[in-house]
Amino acid sequence: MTRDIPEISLQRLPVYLNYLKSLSGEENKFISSGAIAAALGMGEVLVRKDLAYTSSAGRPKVGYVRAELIAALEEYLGCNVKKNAVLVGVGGLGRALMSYGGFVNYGIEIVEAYDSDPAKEGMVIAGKKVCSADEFERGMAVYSPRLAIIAVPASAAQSVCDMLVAAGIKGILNFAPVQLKAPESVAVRNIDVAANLAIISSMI
Amino acid sequence: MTRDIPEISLQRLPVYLNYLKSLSGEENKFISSGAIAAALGMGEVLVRKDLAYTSSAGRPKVGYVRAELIAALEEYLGCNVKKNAVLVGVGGLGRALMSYGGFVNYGIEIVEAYDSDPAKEGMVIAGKKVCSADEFERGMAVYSPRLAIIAVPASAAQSVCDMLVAAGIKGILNFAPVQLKAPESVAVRNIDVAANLAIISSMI
DNA sequence: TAGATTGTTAATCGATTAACAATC
DNA sequence: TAGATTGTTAATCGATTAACAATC
Repeated sequence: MTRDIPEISLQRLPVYLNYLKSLSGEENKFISSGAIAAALGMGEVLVRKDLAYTSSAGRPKVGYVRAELIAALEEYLGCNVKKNAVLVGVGGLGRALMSYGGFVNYGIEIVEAYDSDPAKEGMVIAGKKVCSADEFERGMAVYSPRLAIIAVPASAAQSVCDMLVAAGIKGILNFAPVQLKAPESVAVRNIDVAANLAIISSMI
Repeated sequence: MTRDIPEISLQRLPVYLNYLKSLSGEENKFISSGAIAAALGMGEVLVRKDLAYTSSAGRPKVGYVRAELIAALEEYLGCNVKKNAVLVGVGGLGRALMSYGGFVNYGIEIVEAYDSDPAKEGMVIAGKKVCSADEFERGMAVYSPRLAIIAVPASAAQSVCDMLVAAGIKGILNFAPVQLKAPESVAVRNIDVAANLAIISSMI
């Protein structure tokens, strides 16, 4: 992939997609950028610019065909291509992610999970196996995942990251409150839940 | 609160804080903006600008006193002020959040949780009660929370949001993949886990 | 003193918004 | 046709970076 879209626009595409999918099909065959913008609290030109990246075209006077727009967003985001992901760290958050149904909307499936705690080895959560860390190479060979989720404590995150990168993982979603060092060729995004709540608290 | 800091700078403060706390105390009495910038992969002027918002001053030639900087960041982010938060939606993610230890670093505690499923009523998770939704008003009266976390399915998120806002909640962290409508006076941040992973997948 | 580092002012860069021609 | 809406070009706005004086 690697396309010519600003990351900040890319981040908004799932927001449009969620909104469009939430509309009932019958009454909303067409939708204008102005309507989307109003619903999401943003500027309408920005909406059109963002949507233009999906190369789905609107029609003057009419707007966009909602179904086409959804299809174009899903195509652009790769929702129709099945992608395997692995999870490292089967604590409370890891377990929740293994059971989470939202990934399927984007064609992503967590296929296997790893944890250093022997007590967790052999567990099956939401139909997925929890394996010991030294089974990771085998999992890579079987599933060829390009995506990984890190849900281990902060102290272990960097070494897990190094392992993932060495094994050929290309994208990492990191829940540990640590800035991971990884090569440029590996995409890393961080979600720091506690920091997010603290930021909200600082704003009010 | 409501201070004169761009939200994008505010978002970076926890990153600095995490990094500074991760350094061992003995060897790192002082740290320069250049060292912080190099470690986090950003520009050093940006680091100085961001840190200036905390009104902690560095010293030419020396840098910042690490302990002072940590204290200033914690002060600015309100980590030393205890804040109650409530959680709505005790599914897998909700449970994980109730057990999550990271909030305490920011002075935040989830004091009680609510779920519409009667089967969950009365459960105690990580020492916190799970209550039925109609006990929410009592919880507000007892704990006076200003923060709330929404971890319910997308279909229920807006009505939960309305309830929270009506009850006086001022900040909401929303995990449902829905753009919530709330008054300007209420700060809302969204975390869409699946979308984050999809974005990574689109980048690689 | 000399040199490293801060804090600030000016320049640049990128993202958003405004204006408007094209068009269905 | 008239009017609503798109898509694009130009203007604005805000954030980042570069330059540099202050200073310990």
